[in-house]
Amino acid sequence: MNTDTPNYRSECALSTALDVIGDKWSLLIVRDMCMNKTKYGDFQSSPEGIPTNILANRLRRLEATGIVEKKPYRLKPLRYEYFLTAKGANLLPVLQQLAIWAHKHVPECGTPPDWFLNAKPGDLVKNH
Amino acid sequence: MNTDTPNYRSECALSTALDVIGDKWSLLIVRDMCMNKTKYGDFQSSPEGIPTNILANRLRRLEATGIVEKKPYRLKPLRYEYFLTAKGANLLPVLQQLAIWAHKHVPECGTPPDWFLNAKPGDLVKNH
DNA sequence: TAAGTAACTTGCATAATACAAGTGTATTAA
DNA sequence: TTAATACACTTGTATTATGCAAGTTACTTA
Repeated sequence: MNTDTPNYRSECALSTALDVIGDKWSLLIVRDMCMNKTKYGDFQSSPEGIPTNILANRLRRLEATGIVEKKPYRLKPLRYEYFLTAKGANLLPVLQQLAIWAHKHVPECGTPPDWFLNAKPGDLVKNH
Repeated sequence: MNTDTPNYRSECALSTALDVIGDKWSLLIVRDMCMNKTKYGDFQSSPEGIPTNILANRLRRLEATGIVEKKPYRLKPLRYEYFLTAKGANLLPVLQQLAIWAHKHVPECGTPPDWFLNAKPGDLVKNH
């Protein structure tokens, strides 16, 4: 009994957040979805060059944690599009603060677009 | 020539932020410093149980990236305390949004304290 | 003098990530 | 009517990161 316990490092909310999305790639996939990218190939073609096995793994994980959901867009062969859930869309403030911080403090990095900084989680959820 | 290029994955500010602090432990050390923990042993005794070699490595890295600075608190033997710089203190909004997100969306996790959610980066910088 | 404390380092095992190549199912081009 | 291309993956293996236990150095306290 009690299979499948997530087993977070501590009860600290920050620590738990990092256990869920605190890896090198997850938030970049979420970012791509904020830009209305939906398909495997869209994520793959982002400039960071995520390895394909990692991408497949992260999409599964994000779906399993309820951050993302998939819907078929073609049946033969079966292919899915991926969308942010409300839970996933609520990561937007995290992304924004990270981008603001880097833009302010890491000289080599680019300027986040205004639409991104002004967006709100509600703008991202596909209600359908 | 051109040694020591940081070599970020892309020019995206978010991606760069993750390159700098996007690992399992760095932000937890920053969190501890927000709580006025300053010494190696303080960080070690946090509930997540960071391995000592990782802790030593992350403190070096955080110092190298200007997020943290160290000051000797004893000379024989030489020992340091670690403090957030302005750059490090400005990570507070990131920590807050991560904690808010997890508290809202991950049922098993604890409630972030009010002092933490209401804090501002300026509160954290030790002006010597 | 012996034991303890604090801040590490070192060595080795395990896990995560990266890279290259291959697979299955279809559509389009020659 | 093959042949090439696309898409969304999987598999295998190398490399890197993380985790754990133990050891080291320089003191302090009993």
